[in-house]
Amino acid sequence: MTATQASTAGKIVAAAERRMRESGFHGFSFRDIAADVGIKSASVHHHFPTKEDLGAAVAEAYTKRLIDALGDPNDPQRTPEALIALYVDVYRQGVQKGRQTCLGGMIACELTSLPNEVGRGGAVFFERSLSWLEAVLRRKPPTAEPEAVQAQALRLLALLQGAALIAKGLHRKDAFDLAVKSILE
Amino acid sequence: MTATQASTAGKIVAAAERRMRESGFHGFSFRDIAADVGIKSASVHHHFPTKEDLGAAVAEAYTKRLIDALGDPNDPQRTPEALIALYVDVYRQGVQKGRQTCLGGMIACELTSLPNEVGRGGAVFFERSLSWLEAVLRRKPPTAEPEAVQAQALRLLALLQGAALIAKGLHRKDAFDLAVKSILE
DNA sequence: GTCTATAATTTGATAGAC
DNA sequence: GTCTATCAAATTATAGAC
Repeated sequence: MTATQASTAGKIVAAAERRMRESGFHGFSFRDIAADVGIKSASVHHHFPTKEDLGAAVAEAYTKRLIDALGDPNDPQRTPEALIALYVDVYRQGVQKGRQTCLGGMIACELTSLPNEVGRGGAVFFERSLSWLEAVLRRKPPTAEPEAVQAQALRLLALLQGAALIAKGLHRKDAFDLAVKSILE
Repeated sequence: MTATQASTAGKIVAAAERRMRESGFHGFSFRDIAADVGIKSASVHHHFPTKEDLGAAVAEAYTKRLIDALGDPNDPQRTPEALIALYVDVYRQGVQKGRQTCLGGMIACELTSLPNEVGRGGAVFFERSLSWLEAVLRRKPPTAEPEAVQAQALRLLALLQGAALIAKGLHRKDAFDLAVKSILE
């Protein structure tokens, strides 16, 4: 049950996602979200009773949107290389759009202080992302020394997570491209 | 001016570092730190008047400790490969010791909601880390297609950051080793 | 579904005694 | 340097009118 962007619930989730990715789960309040959307904090609670509910909804919507945007990893119309480039571009957009790092990375960072359902949402995000990457990588012709597909997917995801983090921490968007350019070669 | 571990100020910084790396800057309070050290929150304020002061002190101590532990990147007694392995081990220890990710990554994650001096401390950490890595990589014999040392260092740091994050988010410590094993080959 | 009003708690921070 | 006591503000969350 993912709210559309047009509904109030959808606007709330969108605002909360942006805030979470910029500032972390504890870096925004119900009042912040209410102000973003143009309503009062009590109305936010009407749609998402607790902050745990809101955080879990954000994680679920974020994961679904990513997987939907990526599409079928086995689509014969698209080469594995093109699919990988598409995946890299998702992260690049977050970096370019303004200091938004991956929601999964943010959840992992603050994990110990997060409500259970939010942490679970982050784990699901990583699992789905890795499954998609593994499916794509399985299509590539095996190299001379075939690295386990699982390890390749982990390495790819880790590189993107870290590159986005460094670019944000250093205020250097070009650091992202420098770090990940080897992927596309 | 870095407090020793034995002093109260040192214990406060150590406790704050652990909490920041596990839970984020907004994931702990002065009262939490006071309880960890065995004093009252007013006493914590005596050593670090504001949370910004405390966060900046943690970042500075963390950076200094890492660089000190790594030592001279041009030490002829140690090969570049051994130095890289040492660097990887620093991150592995954080993962193994229990869900502690890199402080620099955590600061980058929450950047927008952090006090200025804390954010600056995170940037300094990344700069110092990259400088050390670049110095080590400059010693390696250039490969056929010489990748820029700067890009190599960024890629290495990003991979470690991301691998630690994924391991924490998935509760899978083995994910870290799988993701970074290619570095050591 | 949104609002006003407010409860209950926590937080960063200060004053002042010892 | 540590304590007790307390403040002012912010936070999550709820009750009830419209």
